[in-house]
Amino acid sequence: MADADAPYHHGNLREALLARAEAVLATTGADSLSLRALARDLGVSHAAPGRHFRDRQALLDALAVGGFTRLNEALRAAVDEPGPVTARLAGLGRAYIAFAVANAPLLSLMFTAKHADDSSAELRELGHQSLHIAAGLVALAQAEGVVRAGAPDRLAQVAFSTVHGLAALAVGSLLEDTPLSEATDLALDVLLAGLAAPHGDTARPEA
Amino acid sequence: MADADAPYHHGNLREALLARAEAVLATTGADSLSLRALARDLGVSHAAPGRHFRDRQALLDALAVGGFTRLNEALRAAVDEPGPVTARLAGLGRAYIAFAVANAPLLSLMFTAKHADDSSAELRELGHQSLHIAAGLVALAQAEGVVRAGAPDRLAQVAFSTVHGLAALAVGSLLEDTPLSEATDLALDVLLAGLAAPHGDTARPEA
DNA sequence: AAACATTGTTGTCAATGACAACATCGAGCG
DNA sequence: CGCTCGATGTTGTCATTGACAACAATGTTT
Repeated sequence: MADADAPYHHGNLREALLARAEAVLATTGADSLSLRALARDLGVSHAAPGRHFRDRQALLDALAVGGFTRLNEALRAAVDEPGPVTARLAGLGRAYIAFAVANAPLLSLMFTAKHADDSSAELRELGHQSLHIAAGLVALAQAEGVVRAGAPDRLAQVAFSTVHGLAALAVGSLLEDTPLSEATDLALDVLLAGLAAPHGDTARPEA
Repeated sequence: MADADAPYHHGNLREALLARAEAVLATTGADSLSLRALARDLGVSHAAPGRHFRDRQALLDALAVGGFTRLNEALRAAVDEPGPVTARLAGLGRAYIAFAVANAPLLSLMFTAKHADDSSAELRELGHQSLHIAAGLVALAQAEGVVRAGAPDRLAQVAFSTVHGLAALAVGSLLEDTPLSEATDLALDVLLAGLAAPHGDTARPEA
Protein backbone atom coordinates (compact mmCIF):
# COMPACT_ATOMS: atom_id res chain seq x y z
CA MET A 1 0.00 0.00 0.00
CA ALA A 2 2.18 2.75 1.29
CA ASP A 3 5.61 3.40 -0.04
CA ALA A 4 8.12 1.56 2.04
CA ASP A 5 10.39 4.54 2.29
CA ALA A 6 7.60 6.97 3.09
CA PRO A 7 8.23 8.41 6.53
CA TYR A 8 5.39 8.37 8.99
CA HIS A 9 5.42 12.13 9.20
CA HIS A 10 5.19 14.12 6.06
CA GLY A 11 7.39 16.87 7.37
CA ASN A 12 5.74 19.77 5.64
CA LEU A 13 2.17 18.73 5.18
CA ARG A 14 0.62 22.09 5.85
CA GLU A 15 2.56 23.83 3.12
CA ALA A 16 2.07 20.93 0.75
CA LEU A 17 -1.68 21.04 1.35
CA LEU A 18 -1.82 24.74 0.63
CA ALA A 19 0.24 24.40 -2.50
CA ARG A 20 -1.81 21.54 -3.86
CA ALA A 21 -5.03 23.26 -2.84
CA GLU A 22 -4.08 26.36 -4.72
CA ALA A 23 -3.38 24.35 -7.83
CA VAL A 24 -6.74 22.61 -7.61
CA LEU A 25 -8.45 25.89 -6.89
CA ALA A 26 -6.99 27.48 -9.98
CA THR A 27 -7.96 24.61 -12.25
CA THR A 28 -11.26 23.22 -11.02
CA GLY A 29 -12.60 25.83 -8.63
CA ALA A 30 -13.25 26.05 -4.93
CA ASP A 31 -16.34 23.86 -4.93
CA SER A 32 -14.44 20.83 -6.12
CA LEU A 33 -11.79 21.24 -3.48
CA SER A 34 -12.03 18.23 -1.21
CA LEU A 35 -9.86 17.64 1.82
CA ARG A 36 -9.87 13.93 1.17
CA ALA A 37 -8.81 14.39 -2.43
CA LEU A 38 -5.97 16.61 -1.30
CA ALA A 39 -4.90 13.95 1.17
CA ARG A 40 -4.94 11.34 -1.58
CA ASP A 41 -2.91 13.57 -3.88
CA LEU A 42 -0.27 13.97 -1.21
CA GLY A 43 -0.27 10.33 -0.18
CA VAL A 44 -1.47 10.87 3.35
CA SER A 45 -4.50 9.52 5.13
CA HIS A 46 -7.89 11.13 4.74
CA ALA A 47 -7.85 12.65 8.19
CA ALA A 48 -4.35 14.10 8.05
CA PRO A 49 -5.45 17.51 6.77
CA GLY A 50 -7.56 17.86 9.87
CA ARG A 51 -4.37 18.20 11.92
CA HIS A 52 -3.54 21.42 10.12
CA PHE A 53 -6.93 22.91 9.34
CA ARG A 54 -9.81 22.77 11.71
CA ASP A 55 -12.21 22.31 8.86
CA ARG A 56 -12.55 22.90 5.16
CA GLN A 57 -13.30 26.56 5.61
CA ALA A 58 -10.09 27.04 7.56
CA LEU A 59 -8.15 25.79 4.55
CA LEU A 60 -10.03 28.18 2.28
CA ASP A 61 -9.36 31.03 4.68
CA ALA A 62 -5.66 30.23 4.67
CA LEU A 63 -5.69 30.27 0.89
CA ALA A 64 -7.40 33.65 0.96
CA VAL A 65 -4.78 35.00 3.34
CA GLY A 66 -2.04 33.84 1.01
CA GLY A 67 -3.85 35.42 -1.91
CA PHE A 68 -4.11 38.79 -0.23
CA THR A 69 -0.48 38.63 0.75
CA ARG A 70 0.61 38.03 -2.81
CA LEU A 71 -1.81 40.62 -4.13
CA ASN A 72 -0.45 43.25 -1.78
CA GLU A 73 3.08 42.42 -2.82
CA ALA A 74 2.11 42.90 -6.45
CA LEU A 75 0.37 46.17 -5.67
CA ARG A 76 3.32 47.48 -3.71
CA ALA A 77 5.62 46.58 -6.56
CA ALA A 78 3.40 48.48 -8.96
CA VAL A 79 3.33 51.52 -6.72
CA ASP A 80 7.11 51.49 -6.47
CA GLU A 81 7.59 51.63 -10.22
CA PRO A 82 9.32 54.75 -11.46
CA GLY A 83 7.51 57.30 -13.57
CA PRO A 84 4.92 60.02 -13.28
CA VAL A 85 2.14 59.57 -10.76
CA THR A 86 -0.67 59.17 -13.25
CA ALA A 87 1.23 56.42 -14.99
CA ARG A 88 1.81 54.71 -11.68
CA LEU A 89 -1.87 54.95 -10.83
CA ALA A 90 -2.71 53.34 -14.12
CA GLY A 91 -0.03 50.74 -13.53
CA LEU A 92 -1.52 49.96 -10.15
CA GLY A 93 -4.87 49.40 -11.75
CA ARG A 94 -3.36 47.16 -14.39
CA ALA A 95 -1.52 45.20 -11.73
CA TYR A 96 -4.76 44.59 -9.87
CA ILE A 97 -6.58 43.47 -12.98
CA ALA A 98 -3.73 41.22 -14.00
CA PHE A 99 -3.76 39.54 -10.61
CA ALA A 100 -7.52 39.26 -10.60
CA VAL A 101 -7.89 37.55 -13.95
CA ALA A 102 -4.89 35.34 -13.34
CA ASN A 103 -6.29 34.20 -9.98
CA ALA A 104 -10.02 34.47 -10.44
CA PRO A 105 -11.15 31.64 -8.16
CA LEU A 106 -8.69 32.72 -5.50
CA LEU A 107 -9.91 36.29 -5.66
CA SER A 108 -13.46 35.10 -5.33
CA LEU A 109 -12.40 33.28 -2.19
CA MET A 110 -10.67 36.38 -0.87
CA PHE A 111 -13.80 38.46 -1.22
CA THR A 112 -16.32 35.89 -0.12
CA ALA A 113 -17.30 36.96 3.35
CA LYS A 114 -18.26 33.66 4.92
CA HIS A 115 -15.10 33.24 6.89
CA ALA A 116 -14.97 32.41 10.55
CA ASP A 117 -14.80 35.48 12.69
CA ASP A 118 -11.18 35.09 13.69
CA SER A 119 -9.70 34.69 10.25
CA SER A 120 -12.23 37.19 9.03
CA ALA A 121 -10.42 39.83 11.03
CA GLU A 122 -7.11 38.96 9.43
CA LEU A 123 -8.65 38.94 5.99
CA ARG A 124 -10.31 42.28 6.47
CA GLU A 125 -7.03 43.70 7.67
CA LEU A 126 -5.23 42.42 4.57
CA GLY A 127 -7.94 43.78 2.33
CA HIS A 128 -7.68 47.14 3.98
CA GLN A 129 -3.97 47.04 3.33
CA SER A 130 -4.70 46.71 -0.38
CA LEU A 131 -6.85 49.79 -0.22
CA HIS A 132 -4.27 51.57 1.88
CA ILE A 133 -1.59 50.98 -0.72
CA ALA A 134 -3.79 52.60 -3.32
CA ALA A 135 -4.66 55.42 -0.95
CA GLY A 136 -1.00 56.23 -0.53
CA LEU A 137 -0.52 56.68 -4.23
CA VAL A 138 -3.70 58.72 -4.44
CA ALA A 139 -2.39 61.06 -1.76
CA LEU A 140 0.81 61.45 -3.74
CA ALA A 141 -1.18 62.27 -6.83
CA GLN A 142 -3.13 64.84 -4.89
CA ALA A 143 0.11 66.48 -3.80
CA GLU A 144 1.08 66.77 -7.43
CA GLY A 145 -2.29 68.20 -8.28
CA VAL A 146 -3.40 65.48 -10.68
CA VAL A 147 -6.14 64.15 -8.41
CA ARG A 148 -8.96 66.15 -6.88
CA ALA A 149 -9.06 66.94 -3.20
CA GLY A 150 -10.80 64.56 -0.81
CA ALA A 151 -10.03 61.76 1.59
CA PRO A 152 -7.47 59.51 -0.14
CA ASP A 153 -9.04 56.40 1.33
CA ARG A 154 -12.41 57.26 -0.13
CA LEU A 155 -10.97 57.98 -3.53
CA ALA A 156 -8.96 54.79 -3.38
CA GLN A 157 -12.19 52.89 -2.74
CA VAL A 158 -13.59 54.28 -5.94
CA ALA A 159 -10.50 53.36 -7.91
CA PHE A 160 -10.52 49.91 -6.39
CA SER A 161 -14.16 49.49 -7.30
CA THR A 162 -13.52 50.27 -10.92
CA VAL A 163 -10.73 47.81 -11.46
CA HIS A 164 -12.27 45.12 -9.30
CA GLY A 165 -15.54 45.43 -11.14
CA LEU A 166 -13.87 45.31 -14.50
CA ALA A 167 -12.03 42.17 -13.52
CA ALA A 168 -15.32 40.65 -12.41
CA LEU A 169 -16.89 41.45 -15.75
CA ALA A 170 -13.96 39.94 -17.60
CA VAL A 171 -14.02 36.75 -15.55
CA GLY A 172 -17.77 36.47 -15.97
CA SER A 173 -17.50 36.63 -19.76
CA LEU A 174 -19.55 39.79 -19.80
CA LEU A 175 -17.14 41.84 -21.86
CA GLU A 176 -18.59 40.29 -24.96
CA ASP A 177 -15.82 40.46 -27.57
CA THR A 178 -14.14 43.50 -26.11
CA PRO A 179 -10.48 42.68 -25.49
CA LEU A 180 -9.70 43.08 -21.82
CA SER A 181 -6.76 45.32 -22.60
CA GLU A 182 -8.99 47.78 -24.42
CA ALA A 183 -11.60 47.73 -21.71
CA THR A 184 -8.85 48.31 -19.18
CA ASP A 185 -7.45 51.26 -21.10
CA LEU A 186 -10.85 52.89 -21.31
CA ALA A 187 -11.74 52.21 -17.70
CA LEU A 188 -8.48 53.69 -16.46
CA ASP A 189 -8.88 56.68 -18.70
CA VAL A 190 -12.38 57.37 -17.42
CA LEU A 191 -11.30 56.74 -13.85
CA LEU A 192 -8.29 59.03 -13.97
CA ALA A 193 -10.25 61.72 -15.73
CA GLY A 194 -12.91 61.48 -13.06
CA LEU A 195 -10.39 61.58 -10.28
CA ALA A 196 -8.69 64.58 -11.84
CA ALA A 197 -11.81 66.65 -12.30
CA PRO A 198 -12.61 68.94 -9.40
CA HIS A 199 -15.56 67.91 -7.33
CA GLY A 200 -18.65 68.68 -9.41
CA ASP A 201 -22.37 68.27 -8.85
CA THR A 202 -22.85 66.22 -11.97
CA ALA A 203 -24.12 63.24 -10.06
CA ARG A 204 -26.38 65.14 -7.72
CA PRO A 205 -29.44 66.62 -9.43
CA GLU A 206 -29.87 68.88 -6.43
CA ALA A 207 -32.94 66.91 -5.41
CA MET B 1 -45.66 9.81 8.18
CA ALA B 2 -47.08 11.87 5.38
CA ASP B 3 -50.03 14.14 5.87
CA ALA B 4 -53.17 12.28 5.01
CA ASP B 5 -54.48 15.09 2.88
CA ALA B 6 -51.22 15.63 1.04
CA PRO B 7 -51.76 14.92 -2.64
CA TYR B 8 -49.31 12.67 -4.37
CA HIS B 9 -48.27 15.42 -6.70
CA HIS B 10 -47.18 18.69 -5.28
CA GLY B 11 -48.68 20.67 -8.11
CA ASN B 12 -46.08 23.38 -8.31
CA LEU B 13 -42.93 21.86 -6.98
CA ARG B 14 -40.57 23.59 -9.36
CA GLU B 15 -41.67 27.06 -8.35
CA ALA B 16 -41.80 26.09 -4.70
CA LEU B 17 -38.26 24.78 -4.90
CA LEU B 18 -37.01 27.96 -6.49
CA ALA B 19 -38.77 30.13 -3.95
CA ARG B 20 -37.49 28.16 -1.01
CA ALA B 21 -34.02 27.96 -2.53
CA GLU B 22 -33.89 31.69 -2.92
CA ALA B 23 -34.83 32.17 0.70
CA VAL B 24 -32.14 29.78 1.84
CA LEU B 25 -29.64 31.39 -0.50
CA ALA B 26 -30.32 34.81 0.93
CA THR B 27 -29.99 33.66 4.50
CA THR B 28 -27.32 30.97 4.65
CA GLY B 29 -25.54 31.19 1.31
CA ALA B 30 -25.20 29.02 -1.72
CA ASP B 31 -22.88 26.48 -0.15
CA SER B 32 -25.40 25.41 2.41
CA LEU B 33 -28.08 24.92 -0.21
CA SER B 34 -28.90 21.23 -0.25
CA LEU B 35 -31.42 19.61 -2.54
CA ARG B 36 -32.40 17.17 0.14
CA ALA B 37 -32.94 19.92 2.69
CA LEU B 38 -35.15 21.74 0.21
CA ALA B 39 -37.15 18.58 -0.31
CA ARG B 40 -37.57 18.18 3.43
CA ASP B 41 -38.68 21.79 3.79
CA LEU B 42 -41.34 21.27 1.16
CA GLY B 43 -42.45 17.90 2.48
CA VAL B 44 -41.50 15.91 -0.58
CA SER B 45 -39.16 12.99 -0.96
CA HIS B 46 -35.45 13.47 -1.26
CA ALA B 47 -35.37 12.65 -4.96
CA ALA B 48 -38.29 14.82 -6.01
CA PRO B 49 -36.16 17.86 -6.86
CA GLY B 50 -34.34 15.71 -9.37
CA ARG B 51 -37.48 15.70 -11.52
CA HIS B 52 -37.19 19.45 -12.01
CA PHE B 53 -33.47 20.06 -11.96
CA ARG B 54 -30.99 17.73 -13.51
CA ASP B 55 -28.56 18.40 -10.71
CA ARG B 56 -27.72 20.92 -8.07
CA GLN B 57 -26.01 23.21 -10.51
CA ALA B 58 -29.14 23.34 -12.66
CA LEU B 59 -31.05 24.71 -9.69
CA LEU B 60 -28.37 27.31 -9.08
CA ASP B 61 -28.43 28.26 -12.75
CA ALA B 62 -32.19 28.71 -12.60
CA LEU B 63 -31.79 30.96 -9.59
CA ALA B 64 -29.21 32.99 -11.47
CA VAL B 65 -31.56 33.37 -14.42
CA GLY B 66 -34.28 34.61 -12.12
CA GLY B 67 -31.85 37.02 -10.53
CA PHE B 68 -30.80 38.52 -13.84
CA THR B 69 -34.41 38.85 -14.88
CA ARG B 70 -35.29 40.78 -11.76
CA LEU B 71 -32.12 42.84 -11.98
CA ASN B 72 -32.89 43.84 -15.53
CA GLU B 73 -36.41 44.83 -14.54
CA ALA B 74 -35.01 47.04 -11.82
CA LEU B 75 -32.48 48.56 -14.22
CA ARG B 76 -35.14 49.26 -16.84
CA ALA B 77 -37.32 50.89 -14.23
CA ALA B 78 -34.43 53.12 -13.19
CA VAL B 79 -33.73 54.09 -16.80
CA ASP B 80 -37.36 54.98 -17.34
CA GLU B 81 -37.42 57.41 -14.45
CA PRO B 82 -38.10 60.99 -15.47
CA GLY B 83 -35.46 63.67 -15.08
CA PRO B 84 -32.23 64.83 -16.66
CA VAL B 85 -29.94 62.24 -18.17
CA THR B 86 -27.14 62.61 -15.66
CA ALA B 87 -29.55 62.07 -12.82
CA ARG B 88 -30.90 58.99 -14.54
CA LEU B 89 -27.39 57.65 -15.03
CA ALA B 90 -26.74 58.11 -11.34
CA GLY B 91 -30.10 56.53 -10.55
CA LEU B 92 -29.21 53.54 -12.68
CA GLY B 93 -26.00 53.12 -10.74
CA ARG B 94 -27.83 53.38 -7.45
CA ALA B 95 -30.39 50.85 -8.60
CA TYR B 96 -27.64 48.39 -9.43
CA ILE B 97 -25.92 48.85 -6.11
CA ALA B 98 -29.18 48.53 -4.24
CA PHE B 99 -29.95 45.27 -5.97
CA ALA B 100 -26.43 44.00 -5.47
CA VAL B 101 -26.24 44.57 -1.74
CA ALA B 102 -29.79 43.35 -1.19
CA ASN B 103 -29.09 40.13 -3.09
CA ALA B 104 -25.42 39.55 -2.55
CA PRO B 105 -25.34 35.75 -2.61
CA LEU B 106 -27.63 35.70 -5.60
CA LEU B 107 -25.45 38.16 -7.47
CA SER B 108 -22.44 36.06 -6.71
CA LEU B 109 -24.25 33.14 -8.26
CA MET B 110 -25.14 35.21 -11.30
CA PHE B 111 -21.54 36.12 -11.95
CA THR B 112 -19.95 32.82 -11.11
CA ALA B 113 -19.02 31.33 -14.42
CA LYS B 114 -19.20 27.64 -13.66
CA HIS B 115 -22.54 27.04 -15.29
CA ALA B 116 -23.21 24.28 -17.75
CA ASP B 117 -22.72 25.41 -21.31
CA ASP B 118 -26.39 25.54 -22.21
CA SER B 119 -27.60 27.68 -19.34
CA SER B 120 -24.37 29.59 -19.60
CA ALA B 121 -25.56 30.94 -22.94
CA GLU B 122 -28.82 32.15 -21.44
CA LEU B 123 -27.02 33.72 -18.51
CA ARG B 124 -24.53 35.49 -20.71
CA GLU B 125 -27.37 36.81 -22.81
CA LEU B 126 -29.16 38.15 -19.73
CA GLY B 127 -25.97 39.71 -18.48
CA HIS B 128 -25.44 41.39 -21.80
CA GLN B 129 -28.95 42.74 -21.56
CA SER B 130 -28.00 44.45 -18.32
CA LEU B 131 -25.10 46.11 -20.07
CA HIS B 132 -27.27 46.96 -23.04
CA ILE B 133 -29.74 48.78 -20.84
CA ALA B 134 -26.94 50.92 -19.50
CA ALA B 135 -25.54 51.42 -22.98
CA GLY B 136 -28.86 52.83 -24.14
CA LEU B 137 -28.81 55.48 -21.48
CA VAL B 138 -25.18 56.26 -22.20
CA ALA B 139 -26.05 56.82 -25.85
CA LEU B 140 -28.80 59.18 -24.80
CA ALA B 141 -26.38 61.05 -22.59
CA GLN B 142 -23.98 61.33 -25.47
CA ALA B 143 -26.70 62.85 -27.63
CA GLU B 144 -27.20 65.47 -24.96
CA GLY B 145 -23.51 66.12 -24.79
CA VAL B 146 -22.99 65.12 -21.17
CA VAL B 147 -20.95 62.02 -21.96
CA ARG B 148 -17.85 61.85 -24.10
CA ALA B 149 -17.88 60.26 -27.53
CA GLY B 150 -17.13 56.57 -27.88
CA ALA B 151 -18.87 53.23 -28.24
CA PRO B 152 -21.77 53.27 -25.76
CA ASP B 153 -21.30 49.59 -24.99
CA ARG B 154 -17.70 50.16 -24.01
CA LEU B 155 -18.54 53.11 -21.82
CA ALA B 156 -21.36 51.14 -20.25
CA GLN B 157 -18.90 48.41 -19.36
CA VAL B 158 -16.85 50.96 -17.46
CA ALA B 159 -19.87 52.29 -15.63
CA PHE B 160 -20.96 48.77 -14.82
CA SER B 161 -17.51 47.96 -13.51
CA THR B 162 -17.58 50.87 -11.11
CA VAL B 163 -20.89 50.08 -9.49
CA HIS B 164 -20.37 46.34 -9.51
CA GLY B 165 -16.99 46.73 -7.91
CA LEU B 166 -18.31 49.08 -5.28
CA ALA B 167 -21.03 46.63 -4.41
CA ALA B 168 -18.43 43.91 -4.10
CA LEU B 169 -16.39 46.03 -1.73
CA ALA B 170 -19.43 46.78 0.36
CA VAL B 171 -20.47 43.15 0.59
CA GLY B 172 -16.94 42.13 1.43
CA SER B 173 -16.80 44.56 4.37
CA LEU B 174 -13.93 46.40 2.75
CA LEU B 175 -15.46 49.84 2.98
CA GLU B 176 -14.22 50.08 6.52
CA ASP B 177 -16.57 52.51 8.25
CA THR B 178 -17.47 54.45 5.13
CA PRO B 179 -21.26 54.49 4.78
CA LEU B 180 -22.24 52.85 1.53
CA SER B 181 -24.34 55.85 0.56
CA GLU B 182 -21.35 58.14 0.79
CA ALA B 183 -19.11 55.78 -1.12
CA THR B 184 -21.82 55.52 -3.75
CA ASP B 185 -22.14 59.27 -4.07
CA LEU B 186 -18.43 59.68 -4.53
CA ALA B 187 -18.10 56.79 -6.96
CA LEU B 188 -20.92 58.11 -9.13
CA ASP B 189 -19.48 61.59 -9.04
CA VAL B 190 -16.07 60.37 -10.14
CA LEU B 191 -17.61 58.12 -12.76
CA LEU B 192 -19.83 60.76 -14.28
CA ALA B 193 -17.02 63.30 -14.25
CA GLY B 194 -14.80 60.81 -16.02
CA LEU B 195 -17.45 59.97 -18.57
CA ALA B 196 -18.08 63.63 -19.22
CA ALA B 197 -14.49 64.62 -19.77
CA PRO B 198 -13.32 64.46 -23.35
CA HIS B 199 -10.97 61.65 -24.13
CA GLY B 200 -7.64 62.56 -22.58
CA ASP B 201 -4.27 60.83 -22.47
CA THR B 202 -4.12 60.95 -18.71
CA ALA B 203 -3.92 57.21 -18.41
CA ARG B 204 -1.49 56.65 -21.22
CA PRO B 205 2.02 57.81 -20.42
CA GLU B 206 2.78 57.86 -24.14
CA ALA B 207 4.82 54.71 -23.82
C1' DA C 1 -60.36 2.52 -21.23
C1' DA C 2 -55.76 2.01 -22.38
C1' DA C 3 -51.24 3.49 -23.40
C1' DC C 4 -48.16 7.06 -22.16
C1' DA C 5 -45.67 11.02 -20.19
C1' DT C 6 -45.13 13.47 -15.95
C1' DT C 7 -44.17 13.66 -11.40
C1' DG C 8 -43.18 11.71 -6.99
C1' DT C 9 -41.33 7.71 -3.93
C1' DT C 10 -38.25 4.30 -2.02
C1' DG C 11 -33.84 2.23 -2.12
C1' DT C 12 -29.16 2.40 -2.77
C1' DC C 13 -24.25 3.90 -3.63
C1' DA C 14 -20.02 6.49 -3.45
C1' DA C 15 -17.95 10.72 -1.81
C1' DT C 16 -17.32 13.81 1.70
C1' DG C 17 -16.55 16.39 6.28
C1' DA C 18 -16.14 15.67 10.87
C1' DC C 19 -14.90 13.30 14.81
C1' DA C 20 -12.96 9.66 18.06
C1' DA C 21 -9.54 6.39 19.29
C1' DC C 22 -5.13 4.77 18.47
C1' DA C 23 -0.12 4.81 16.52
C1' DT C 24 4.27 6.90 15.61
C1' DC C 25 7.70 10.14 15.98
C1' DG C 26 10.69 13.59 18.05
C1' DA C 27 11.92 16.78 21.87
C1' DG C 28 12.71 17.78 26.43
C1' DC C 29 13.28 16.15 31.15
C1' DG C 30 14.07 12.92 35.04
C1' DC D 1 19.70 6.66 29.32
C1' DG D 2 14.97 6.04 29.35
C1' DC D 3 10.43 8.34 30.05
C1' DT D 4 6.82 11.12 29.09
C1' DC D 5 4.41 14.04 26.32
C1' DG D 6 2.91 16.85 22.53
C1' DA D 7 2.62 17.03 17.60
C1' DT D 8 1.45 14.64 13.66
C1' DG D 9 -0.54 10.87 11.11
C1' DT D 10 -3.70 6.60 10.74
C1' DT D 11 -7.76 3.77 10.93
C1' DG D 12 -12.52 3.47 11.85
C1' DT D 13 -16.93 5.30 11.86
C1' DC D 14 -21.11 8.28 11.21
C1' DA D 15 -24.41 11.49 9.15
C1' DT D 16 -25.20 14.17 5.09
C1' DT D 17 -25.38 14.69 0.46
C1' DG D 18 -25.88 14.22 -4.78
C1' DA D 19 -26.90 11.06 -8.10
C1' DC D 20 -29.11 7.30 -10.02
C1' DA D 21 -32.30 3.18 -10.69
C1' DA D 22 -36.60 0.93 -10.13
C1' DC D 23 -41.21 1.52 -8.99
C1' DA D 24 -45.84 4.01 -8.02
C1' DA D 25 -49.35 7.38 -8.69
C1' DT D 26 -51.43 10.82 -11.46
C1' DG D 27 -53.03 13.24 -15.53
C1' DT D 28 -53.44 13.29 -20.62
C1' DT D 29 -54.22 11.75 -25.13
C1' DT D 30 -56.27 8.95 -28.21
